[in-house]
Amino acid sequence: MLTRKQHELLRFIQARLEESGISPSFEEMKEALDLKSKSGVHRLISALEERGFIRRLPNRARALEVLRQPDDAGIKPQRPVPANSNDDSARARVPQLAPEPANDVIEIPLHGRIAAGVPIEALEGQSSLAVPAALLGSGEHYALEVSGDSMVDAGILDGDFALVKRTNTCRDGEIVVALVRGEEATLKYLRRENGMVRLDPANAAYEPQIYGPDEIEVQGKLAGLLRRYH
Amino acid sequence: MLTRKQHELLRFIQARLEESGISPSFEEMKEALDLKSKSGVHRLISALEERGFIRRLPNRARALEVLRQPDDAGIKPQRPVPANSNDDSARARVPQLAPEPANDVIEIPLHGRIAAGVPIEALEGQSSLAVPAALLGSGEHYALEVSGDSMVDAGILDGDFALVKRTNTCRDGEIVVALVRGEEATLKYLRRENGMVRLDPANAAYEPQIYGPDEIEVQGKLAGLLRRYH
DNA sequence: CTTGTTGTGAACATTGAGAGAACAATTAAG
DNA sequence: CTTAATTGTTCTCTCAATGTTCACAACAAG
Repeated sequence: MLTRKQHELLRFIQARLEESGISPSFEEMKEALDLKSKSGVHRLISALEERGFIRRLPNRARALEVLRQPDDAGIKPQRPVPANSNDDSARARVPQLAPEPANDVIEIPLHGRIAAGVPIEALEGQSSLAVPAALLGSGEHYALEVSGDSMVDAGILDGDFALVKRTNTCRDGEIVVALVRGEEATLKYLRRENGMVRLDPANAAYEPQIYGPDEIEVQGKLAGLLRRYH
Repeated sequence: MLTRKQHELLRFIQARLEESGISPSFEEMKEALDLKSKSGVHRLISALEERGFIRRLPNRARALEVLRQPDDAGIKPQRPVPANSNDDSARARVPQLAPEPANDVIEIPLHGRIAAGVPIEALEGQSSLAVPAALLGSGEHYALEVSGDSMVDAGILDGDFALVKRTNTCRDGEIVVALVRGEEATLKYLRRENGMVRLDPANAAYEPQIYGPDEIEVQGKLAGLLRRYH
């Protein structure tokens, strides 16, 4: 997943955060990697961010956060139910990594109810939802509460939480969050036909809808689902 | 699922990532597989990606990630992912010594696939699943992978994970894990009628089944549901 | 025979990395 | 408010490392 330099930088940031709790500045990273220009650091940081290893606040000084360790990119063996001291050995394989383990559960923003007639972006930062990491792939995710029954035949019920991976692209037949004419977000199957875009509900009571490519903006695709029974 | 070469490549990538955290380049993989051209590697990589074993960023150097293992005993790939915490005090975070998140996360045992013809108890202690506490109420819970489509009309699909609260009792109309004659566990609506117990599927293609009270043992009731999309 | 997998080689395209400078944003100080 | 210091961003060059694609061939399985 990483190149040597990316790996090196990540470990440096990680170490710095662990020992002092303060992110290194670009200048410091430049020195640490023995570079003579900050632009190289910038590119590496961007690469790490793109790959989901770190998170940062743009235009903020020393605002780095390590999200992942290079080594746990792969699979982990089945984890025994907690509380045994011998899971230290299991942990020993994964290098010490502390500030934000977040290996099992991820907090993702909950953007409100979908099909509520409001573009997703307008609802940013309301609340959040904890989600098992195993449910999600890579990338940035957010959650929406499903409103309505247009997708019941796909097993998506009113009140369910849809876990959505933010993306602008999708393949035909995927369930996506589509923003229609910039004003209404809905969860539907998306298919392309003759240069048009068709949104298919999963409910015989609803009709497929066809739009021009310009009328539809894909805001994410369905990555998981979460439901509570009372 | 995989050819010999594909398997070999996958294991090599996996090993490389685990030991160094750095993806091998095409050149390195070429050497490892004793090939004389990178195009072969390219084809294998594409095959692995298509089959969902690895993920990659196209046109990026050393950007491989293993999602699944060939001999994987059936647990999900465990992939950490960028968290999207909305606290903007990343820099102020104090490094913690305790790796344990101590969040509102619960590890519950995953007991295998339900309706597999085996009593739940027999499958104890295989693996586990991390679940946000908010999804569950009080009490002891466990998880089952749903097999079959007998509950599709209740929005419960094949492959979903059912989160079950362990209990011996239930109210009419609840979805429960019922052990039938001590040998088969199924997920169904449970209703009592004239001293008998009726298990209702949520699928018109299946028939309700009626048992004597002695033939049915309630092993838990459905408390939540998790689903992954690929 | 047809299909799918594997192997080879080479041309080609893209990214990664480093340097240096100018510019923008943020913060603290006067 | 203005200024200066710190820090992050972007740009253009340059070269090396790496990934992509194509055509052609061998081989095995069905």
